[in-house]
Amino acid sequence: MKKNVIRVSIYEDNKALRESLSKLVETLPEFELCKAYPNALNIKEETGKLIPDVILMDIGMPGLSGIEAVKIVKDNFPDVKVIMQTVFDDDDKVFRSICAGAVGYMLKKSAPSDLIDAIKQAACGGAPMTPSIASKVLHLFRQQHIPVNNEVELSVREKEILTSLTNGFSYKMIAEKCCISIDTVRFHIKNIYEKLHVHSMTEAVSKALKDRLI
Amino acid sequence: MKKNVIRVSIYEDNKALRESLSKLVETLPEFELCKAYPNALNIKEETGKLIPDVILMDIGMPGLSGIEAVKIVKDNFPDVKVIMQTVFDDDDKVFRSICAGAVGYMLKKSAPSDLIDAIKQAACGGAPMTPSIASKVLHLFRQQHIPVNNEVELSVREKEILTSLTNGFSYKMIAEKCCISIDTVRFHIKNIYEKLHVHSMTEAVSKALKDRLI
DNA sequence: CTAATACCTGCATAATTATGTAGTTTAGCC
DNA sequence: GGCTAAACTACATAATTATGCAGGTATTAG
Repeated sequence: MKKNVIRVSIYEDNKALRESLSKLVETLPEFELCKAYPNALNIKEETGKLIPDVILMDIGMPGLSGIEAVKIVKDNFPDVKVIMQTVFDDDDKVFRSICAGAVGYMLKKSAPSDLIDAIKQAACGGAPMTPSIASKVLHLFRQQHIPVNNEVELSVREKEILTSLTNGFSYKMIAEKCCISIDTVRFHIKNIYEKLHVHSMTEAVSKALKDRLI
Repeated sequence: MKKNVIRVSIYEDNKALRESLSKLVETLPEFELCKAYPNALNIKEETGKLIPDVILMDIGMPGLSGIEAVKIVKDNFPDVKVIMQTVFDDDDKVFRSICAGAVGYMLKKSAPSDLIDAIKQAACGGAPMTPSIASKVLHLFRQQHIPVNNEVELSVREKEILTSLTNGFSYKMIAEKCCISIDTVRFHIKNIYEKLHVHSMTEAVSKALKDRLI
């Protein structure tokens, strides 16, 4: 990781908290405070001007919510890491934040040292998050990587056609897309069916998706 | 989180490292060392007897690899958290570890304080992992939660039938499964097509999966 | 009570798909 | 050079699917 200082912006409507966060960031040599704002109404311009490495974002601000703000930041400055700050460990909000593009989130009651860690983690690509979110994310991750059926060997063309099938294409459309005759499409699909032990397009699609053949 | 001590087992074939890890765990009042083993050949019995909260597992051990060992632990004691320890930041191995059931992993060169943090995190349901893994997992997570098409309102029966289609069922099979006539299946599918603006089973399946309608 | 909704059934026809058989071309391998 | 795998083309038939039309029942909201 680069040994530069980490540039931090803060969005927090509570004045006392905003100032104490600012102080925390300013005090440490490894951080540099870009600026602290009480709302995110102009976040696009503000971020564009100062380009922080990390933004600390209160999830509930008047005007523009933290979640909406994250989306704006991610759409315009995908490299800027955003850490959400919440009072409550609200799974739903955190989920939505992460989906909007936040890389992590911290409870406001967290110790300053935890917050510092989180900022550092975020800056170098990590994902500081709460245990309950982490376990949900991990669980989902595992589901996505369940056993893959590798016994089936499809040729390049067959994979191409199977992919088209899963995208909802008909024989005719596949023939056009691949510049081959419809009879050839039939031929390949026949072979695919044999290899997958199925007898219809939907079965093939289902199996392809389940076994991650494509 | 429970204020009990965290019971830790260690699997590590390198004697020096095993002993220094043991010492680290023993020294701290918040941890209790169950036992340290040089290999995982009898991990099922060993884990069953002592039931640790967290296992520190070397990823590369002679006899039974750490990844295989994780699987055994997870299959038999799903509540035991396993943290993998690796020398290299090998994405593939870590991915496989996580899929096997590990909740996190640490580089062996990590500072003791980081390891302690990781054990604590793991014990309370967290997922201590490396930034590169974290970001991959997060990315995947977002993909799974991309915008859902909520404009389409399917009735209960229609959803049921659409689900059957995505599982590769034919009209006939759906009719049997739902105990309705094949003409009724036709009727419902016609309506589904109208709502989804499609004209074939595969298109419907494709759209259903893409828009997470089911 | 009436309208609306979801669910159900039947019939008919055109289009598409499933499956078999049969042969050609092309690129890489021993 | 001959062999093999992958890709391609063609024709034929049975089965399934797509779509339209017509109408029945049951539950619910106004």
